[in-house]
Amino acid sequence: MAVMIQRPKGTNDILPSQVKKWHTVEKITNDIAQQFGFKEIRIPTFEDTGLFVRSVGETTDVVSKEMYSVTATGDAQFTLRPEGTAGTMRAVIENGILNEGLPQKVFYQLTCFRHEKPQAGRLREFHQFGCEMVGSASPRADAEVISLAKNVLDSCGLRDIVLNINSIGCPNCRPNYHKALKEYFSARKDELCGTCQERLEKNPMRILDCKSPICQEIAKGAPLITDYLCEECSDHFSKLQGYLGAMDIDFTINPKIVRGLDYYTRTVFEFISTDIGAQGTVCGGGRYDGLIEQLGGKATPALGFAMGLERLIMTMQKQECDFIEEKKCDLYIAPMSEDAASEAIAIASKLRKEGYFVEYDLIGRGLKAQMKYADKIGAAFVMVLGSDEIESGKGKLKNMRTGEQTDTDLGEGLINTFSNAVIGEMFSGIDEDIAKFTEGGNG
RNA sequence: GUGGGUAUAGCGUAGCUGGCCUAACGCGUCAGUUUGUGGCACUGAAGACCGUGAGUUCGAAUCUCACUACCCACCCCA
Repeated sequence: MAVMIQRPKGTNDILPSQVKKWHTVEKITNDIAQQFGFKEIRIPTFEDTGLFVRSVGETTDVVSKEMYSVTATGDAQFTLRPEGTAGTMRAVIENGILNEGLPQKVFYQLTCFRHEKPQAGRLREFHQFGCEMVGSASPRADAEVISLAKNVLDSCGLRDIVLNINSIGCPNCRPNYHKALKEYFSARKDELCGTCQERLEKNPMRILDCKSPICQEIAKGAPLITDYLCEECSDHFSKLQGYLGAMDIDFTINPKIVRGLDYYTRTVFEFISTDIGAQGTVCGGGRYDGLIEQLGGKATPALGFAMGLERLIMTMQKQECDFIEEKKCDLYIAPMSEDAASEAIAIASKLRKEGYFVEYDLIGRGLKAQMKYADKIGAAFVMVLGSDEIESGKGKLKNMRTGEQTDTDLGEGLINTFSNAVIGEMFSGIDEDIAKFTEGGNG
């Protein structure tokens, strides 16, 4: 045997047995986004490398060490998208969508690629559902987007997801805060951990986030961003809190929420689960008012979020949420000879044209084995086709739940008999549910 | 990039103070238990050179080392 080639590290095969989970979250995200007036956008898997350098930021981890970049035979440098916002904004600007009236609201479901070391909830190829709103500077837009995300999580049936929000200010006020932080931490620089000493220059806000107990202890006394926000930012933030309150959305203000992508301004937020290990951020996002201008569009405020679908599904599994159920086979046809097989093919194709889910034997199994197979795939009905049936043109439809057999014509009458049987089965299921329900109610 | 853990049939596991292991169990697969009818039960079969390579030993799935893969954590983020 040849040596097996394994899937690349950090990638996943989504197998048939798992795919309904994906359909579930894909449907929910689609439906909720549309309820909020967001329309789907589909963008390329790879972009000009410069797009991410300019938007996400050259010094961020994502750009500086996690990008999958390729040089094509020409001279262009391309990169597999590490996130969805940059490409989406590029598309919005490039296609003149900004001129079609504001706000513009788009959503996407796509894969992202980051060369990281995989662990629980962190893959090299992963799936995101994301929403972006362009053209509103109002804190109402922030509340709207957060509410959308919250709706998705609720619709998935999740509990105990905590919403953290923060404001990281704007280009006017953030430098002051950075300065204050640097001053504070510089005084105790020698006590900080190694990485934090480096952070002091590059990104002092990250020190607040450090897990080292010493750094945490020192960080307790650090100045708070909220004390350094300019009037506009401060006003924006408090209005957002008011709107969230009006929407009945619980949140905690967490000054440690910093975000590692450069484009964020003002509002940042995360929905965090404690059920899936260290990578608990199921959804993260915020405002990026400067990004569109930075990418060459006319200055337009914007904001959005991305949700990690693997993390979402993981949390749903952990909390035993419901998923869409597999569609079951309506009819399995069990032919007992070559002639019967031809007849089975004819019947199957006729019923499939009517929209039914029909299977028949493809590997020449005996009758008993075929019955077992029909049972295994959960077929609602089975029809055995042998010489008797072929000669007489009459068959029997077996209801696999009750075991009842119904006579049926194999010709013209078949579709009628079958559709009646299927409808009958549907109602019997409902009757049972009602019986169970009323029983429960009385007891 | 830095740590820690794990590696036994398709999947999940037991065995791991070395010899009863010619490797066991559950699930799954296939076949049979009146050869035209499933679910339950029973019987049987196929399927693993015990991650790879070396070493210690009379003898290794079991001990040692190296390598590889995967997992988890740091970091970072969805």
